[in-house]
Amino acid sequence: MTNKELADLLLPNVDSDVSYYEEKYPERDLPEGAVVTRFAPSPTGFVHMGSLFASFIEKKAANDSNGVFYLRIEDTDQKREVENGVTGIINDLNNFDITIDEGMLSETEEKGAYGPYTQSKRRDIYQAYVKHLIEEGLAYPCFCSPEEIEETRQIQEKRKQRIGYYGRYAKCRRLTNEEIKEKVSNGEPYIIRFKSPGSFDNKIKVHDLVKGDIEFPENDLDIVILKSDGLPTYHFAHAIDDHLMRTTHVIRGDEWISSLPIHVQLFSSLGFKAPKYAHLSPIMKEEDGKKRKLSKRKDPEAAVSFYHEKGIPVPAVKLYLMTIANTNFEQWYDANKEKGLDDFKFDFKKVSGSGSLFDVDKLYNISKNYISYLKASEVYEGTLKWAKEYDEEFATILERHADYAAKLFNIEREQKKPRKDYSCFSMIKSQIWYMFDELYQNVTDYDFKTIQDKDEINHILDLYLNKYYHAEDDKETWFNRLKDLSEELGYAKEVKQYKENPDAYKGHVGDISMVLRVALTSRSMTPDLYELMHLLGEERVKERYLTFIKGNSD
RNA sequence: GGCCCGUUGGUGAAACGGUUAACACACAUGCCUUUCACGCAUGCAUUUAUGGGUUCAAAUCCCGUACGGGUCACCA
Repeated sequence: MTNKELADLLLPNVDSDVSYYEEKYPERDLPEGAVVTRFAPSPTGFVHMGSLFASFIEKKAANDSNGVFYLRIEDTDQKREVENGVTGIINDLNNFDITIDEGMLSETEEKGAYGPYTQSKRRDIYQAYVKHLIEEGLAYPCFCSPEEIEETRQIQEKRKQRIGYYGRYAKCRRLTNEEIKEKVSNGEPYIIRFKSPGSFDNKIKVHDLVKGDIEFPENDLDIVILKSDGLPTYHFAHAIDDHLMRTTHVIRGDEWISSLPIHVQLFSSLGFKAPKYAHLSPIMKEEDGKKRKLSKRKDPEAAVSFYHEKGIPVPAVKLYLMTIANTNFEQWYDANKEKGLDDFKFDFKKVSGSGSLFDVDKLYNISKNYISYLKASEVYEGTLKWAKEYDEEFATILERHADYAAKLFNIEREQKKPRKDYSCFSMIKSQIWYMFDELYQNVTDYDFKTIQDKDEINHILDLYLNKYYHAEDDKETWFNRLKDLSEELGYAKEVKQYKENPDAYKGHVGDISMVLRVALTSRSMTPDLYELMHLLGEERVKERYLTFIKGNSD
């Protein structure tokens, strides 16, 4: 019985003429140096920070070179499948503004000429190549049961030998075609294994774009390529898909690095040109003084939705991702403030080979800087968008006072040194709520600093309202009146004066304006007081002070 | 256990055989300031996990050790 007959026996309904696919999915017509990358997740629900990081780099590398970035769904493990898993992935990607050139657009729709982009729909393709391999004598059926495999594993462990299906442990490799035929006709179940031509004693060198040259023993494992459900394993699907989809750069997590000998062998046995590989180190997290991989289960910040909930602007997250992706980015960005992420050329050589710690502080800092350079209207939009999803009450208020809110956001903004106090949209409410009567009315708690005495506070406010408060004042006059008020009450007009001779005064202007600030807003930290008063308007300022004095008199 | 990879300050990290071991975040102190924030100034690794070796010269090259990570499925 020939290999051809064997192949027909094993896969009777498959056409093994693989040249059909080679022609159907030709070499891409792209400019010189164009990079084709892909994001290839399993549809298990949502995207992990590490995957987002990878997809971000994949897209960047493709864009920089006028190449192609596509989304392929790796759903060959039907046990792990999750309802609407693809939708979840696409949503997360959309939230981060990572758009694809090709691939899956929803659970069922896709675009691009190299599809299908869902592996479960490519069964025929994989089987054609498997059949081809069988004909070539490079693959064979294996009838070993899971129990048998487990048994040899234990034997190998006992003998302190390498574990796996190889060499003399690869029983089914030695079956003759006639023996196979008999087993098949007896209805024995089987899977298909690749017949590895390698030897463990040979050393091979593989170049990785981020890790450099890595030396491995050559693969000699007869790995499974077609499972009993007729779907391929990851390794085989990777070889077929990335070849047929003409991927030039495979960018993935470095948990794959040890499979590299299998992959390069598969590509060469199949007669394919291997893609370039870039293995990314995992993003780490520190816990109890130890580094560990950021975990989807334990770390909320591992879920990509976390940033959406926090209201960290997407460009800020991208900026942060780029600082850990390319170590020279931060300095470049610092020197090229007016340019954007798109102007920066991603470089594989500048990817750190070791896992970087996820630094939330730094992310917030980048976000804070980013927000400080936004226009007031953009801050308004961003906050509103966030609130609509996570805080309806606040959203309603923002919409009701749209103009007012925009003016509020404009305080100390759009100047050479803008205020930097909003690190994310979800925190904004806690910093400005007192400017909205709807929220201010429930205040019970005032955060006074230096002057605590009730009578003194009331006295200051009373005098201010009756003598020094003039709503129409410009900022300079307003502040001068504050100084006069201070003087009248026995406080220093200038902080310097006070510091030079603290015993001569009860305090200084700063203390006085603190009282005015807190009585008006309840908070000791606010944007510029003059601006706030101006925004609130005479009526509300007076009303708030009067109400405060009344409440403070009991 | 086998096989791979990694280890520079609190963090991200630069430096690819010759620098006072950059820069950014964080932290601390001071200045400025009506608060906070901003900004400015200063401080923060006598030394690159560790022990050897090569060299006139090592964070950089080689070997060992320790620690951390990954992987060894009909999961990806």
